[in-house]
Amino acid sequence: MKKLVLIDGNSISNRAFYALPLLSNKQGLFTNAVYGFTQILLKILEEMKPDYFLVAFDAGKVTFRHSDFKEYKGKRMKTPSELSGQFPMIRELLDAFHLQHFELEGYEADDIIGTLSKRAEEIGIETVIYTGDKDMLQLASDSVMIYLTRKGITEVEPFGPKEIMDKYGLEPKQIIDLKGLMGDPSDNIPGVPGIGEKTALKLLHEYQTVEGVYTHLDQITAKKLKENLTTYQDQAILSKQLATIYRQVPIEIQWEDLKVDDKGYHRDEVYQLFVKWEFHSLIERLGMQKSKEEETEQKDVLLIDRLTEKNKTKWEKILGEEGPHAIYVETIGEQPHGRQILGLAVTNGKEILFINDQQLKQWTDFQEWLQDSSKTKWVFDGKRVEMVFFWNQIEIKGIASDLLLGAYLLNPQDGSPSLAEIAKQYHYSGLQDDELVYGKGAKYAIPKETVYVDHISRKAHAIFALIPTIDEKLKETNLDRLFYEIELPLSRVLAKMEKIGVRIDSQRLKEMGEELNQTLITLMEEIYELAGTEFNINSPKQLGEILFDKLQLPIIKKTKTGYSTSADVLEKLEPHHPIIGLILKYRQIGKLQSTYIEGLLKMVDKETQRIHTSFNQAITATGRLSSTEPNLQNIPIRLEEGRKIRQAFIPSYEDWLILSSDYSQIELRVLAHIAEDENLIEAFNQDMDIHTKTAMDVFGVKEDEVTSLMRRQAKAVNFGIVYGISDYGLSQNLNISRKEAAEFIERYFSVFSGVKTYMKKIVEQAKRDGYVSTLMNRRRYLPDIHSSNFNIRSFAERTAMNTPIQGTAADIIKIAMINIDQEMRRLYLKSRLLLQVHDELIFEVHPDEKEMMMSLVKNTMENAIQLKVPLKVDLHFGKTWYDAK
DNA sequence: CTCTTCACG
DNA sequence: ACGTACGTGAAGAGA
Repeated sequence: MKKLVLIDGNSISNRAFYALPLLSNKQGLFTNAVYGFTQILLKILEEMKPDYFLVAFDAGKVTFRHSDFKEYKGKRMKTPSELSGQFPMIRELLDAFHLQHFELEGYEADDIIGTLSKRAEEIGIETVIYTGDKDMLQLASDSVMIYLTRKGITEVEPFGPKEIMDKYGLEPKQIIDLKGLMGDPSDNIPGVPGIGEKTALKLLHEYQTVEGVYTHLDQITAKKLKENLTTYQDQAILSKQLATIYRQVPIEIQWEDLKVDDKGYHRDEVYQLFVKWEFHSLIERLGMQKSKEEETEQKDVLLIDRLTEKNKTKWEKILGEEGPHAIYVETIGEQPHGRQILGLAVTNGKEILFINDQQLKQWTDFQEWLQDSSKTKWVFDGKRVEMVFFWNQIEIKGIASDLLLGAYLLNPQDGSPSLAEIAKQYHYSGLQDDELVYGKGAKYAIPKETVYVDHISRKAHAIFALIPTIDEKLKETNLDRLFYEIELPLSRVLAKMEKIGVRIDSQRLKEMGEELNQTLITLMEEIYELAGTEFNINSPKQLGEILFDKLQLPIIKKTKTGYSTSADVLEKLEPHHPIIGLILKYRQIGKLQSTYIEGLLKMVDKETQRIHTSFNQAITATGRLSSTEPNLQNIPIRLEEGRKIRQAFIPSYEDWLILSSDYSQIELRVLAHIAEDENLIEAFNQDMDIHTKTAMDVFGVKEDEVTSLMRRQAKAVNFGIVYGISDYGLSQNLNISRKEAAEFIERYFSVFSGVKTYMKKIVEQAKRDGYVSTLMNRRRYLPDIHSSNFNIRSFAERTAMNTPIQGTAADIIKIAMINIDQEMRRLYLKSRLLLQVHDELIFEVHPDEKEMMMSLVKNTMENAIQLKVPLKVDLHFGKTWYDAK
């Protein structure tokens, strides 16, 4: 006997959706229902081995049942968007499996299934129905079995007439009567009030059907029950009708169409989908590997040439060809500014050429090709390539695409991914992790030549293969302009800044270091004296023991490993013991000494006598830059002692000046623009002091009545707003109660109602789309926004509020940097951009160009983008970075 | 290698 | 009730 399997698509998808946590792939696409559905599907195919197969879906919002009863399914919750978005994916899945799915306007899945199972019955085909809906039990017969989902997703319970009789004492047909009496709240079928499953079963065991119950109404003794049955007779009849599955749906479908392909599913199509949805465990379960085409493709390309006199001409010809070439340069070591070249590979996608360091330096034609901007190059981390070549007196031009930057824009959450990670994510196989090839940290070593030649060549090929994919995805997500017009040109500006570096007055740093050392020794002695013992002040563990065990000071806060000794805790302890002040001072000076004096001195380049930081353009989730080895974006400024470090940052030449230009309140201005808050816009249009203005509005006072405390608190509220406000965070910051903090926020929102609306809107948007964006379309995915964990979800909500603000500010200064660089080149200025510190640019300026730079920098920064409020830039010149204030 | 602390915007 | 402000990088301690 042939076997037909029918699946209630909506019911099973719903089941899977609610049984599994809200999984999503890296693109923020929700996949849990699809995943669960796939699991059930695989199980069915494996265990049932059906000859015919179909998944039925509900179609349209109105079915014939609505003409009988317009409230039908009225109270049912709207399908959440996280689920509805997965229905097309499930259809895609079925298509890939070459399995039929069907829906018909005006009918529900039940009716389609009812109709097909009836037809199957008539021609002697055995049917199995999968659903979570008990109503379907009415279809059971000698040749129709219903499999009801139970707990979990793949666990089912089979029901035939016998099982239904055992469980309910009813014939399958009577299920309809059962529903008629008890109703079904989920479908908004009313039934008879006061009758639940127990009573309904009792009545049906006695009188068989709804009609039977009414014929024998006089025999019912329970007064209330009889009364209800009488009052709601019409409703009971109607409910029975609604619960009846219609088995005459006009379906024009041939059995032939429902046949399960004996050749099985199309492995490649299924594999592609699983990869896209990141169903790694399923890929493994099905023992799927890449398709044959993919494998052969990758074998074909591994034609690696080593440069020889013989093939030089051939390669000169290949390099002269139209079209892009991918190049990859490997340096020895792990520093971002590695200088020693291990080797280089270049490819046109078909053949690969490996060149060693010596060959690179001797092959002048190749160097000319590198310099030729009309010869387009594809790279991974172009800034690094440019830097490596720079240290080796080689120039590169014509970088047309950068895999690192593209992958970063597609998924900034991942932070600077390695080439191997990107390859893996976008399904290019055959590239090993650098760590496996070279080792990491202390284990770093150069492997045999054949090994690294192969590895470097594969990297070049991976770049060539992946850039078209990335490029397409950038276009799909509207990130292409951000990529080509901002990130790619910016990487060249950053390279220039890194090459120049900053001149350091090492002598000055050393002097300061000696002074600090003296202070540290004195402090240390005094601390030991007061503690009555010597210990390592730098160890939070030992310090905690001294303060809280030995000296019995009150414990303010604990960390997971012990007592907290952080500055905010120590500040609260200061009145309790004189040792606290000394420890705070010791910490402060110690930080300056280790991180800033010693740390910076170590980073002064022996060759150039300057510090060349490395800007990471592909690490932050918001679009900001970061700076490493050393970090020049966190040089002290808040406390005078630390600020003096900046005296060691000097211009390259005598008489030159340092220029610091910073955006005033850029984040709040961005907020005013995107929130379209009238009050905030007005305040900036009138160029008011924004914290004072906030204090006036929040405390309801006149300008001259704003005290310094009020302004300080208002400032903290403004910060809180930008970070994604929470009463708890604000209370911590201001050292006030949560209730007071909540009141501040409430008052703020009542005056800046546009901001309030924005905050609400952006969180909703994040929930709907799975991501938030900046003005320049920069995206950040926030899968945690759906977390059932309060903390994780709240974090994502604050991130949703903060990212468009911080990210747009980052977009703006990036545009300003590109434009300033362009202007300075146009005017052949000698002055140079040195550093970027998020809302501030640092230049060194030739004395003759002081006036010119003043207007150029100010104008370009202020006009980088047009907002609903003006952008404002403050400029400061000085002989050192310290003096530019 | 993780944790804590602290420097910046 | 839940207990974090947003985004980074570096140093030192202690496993």
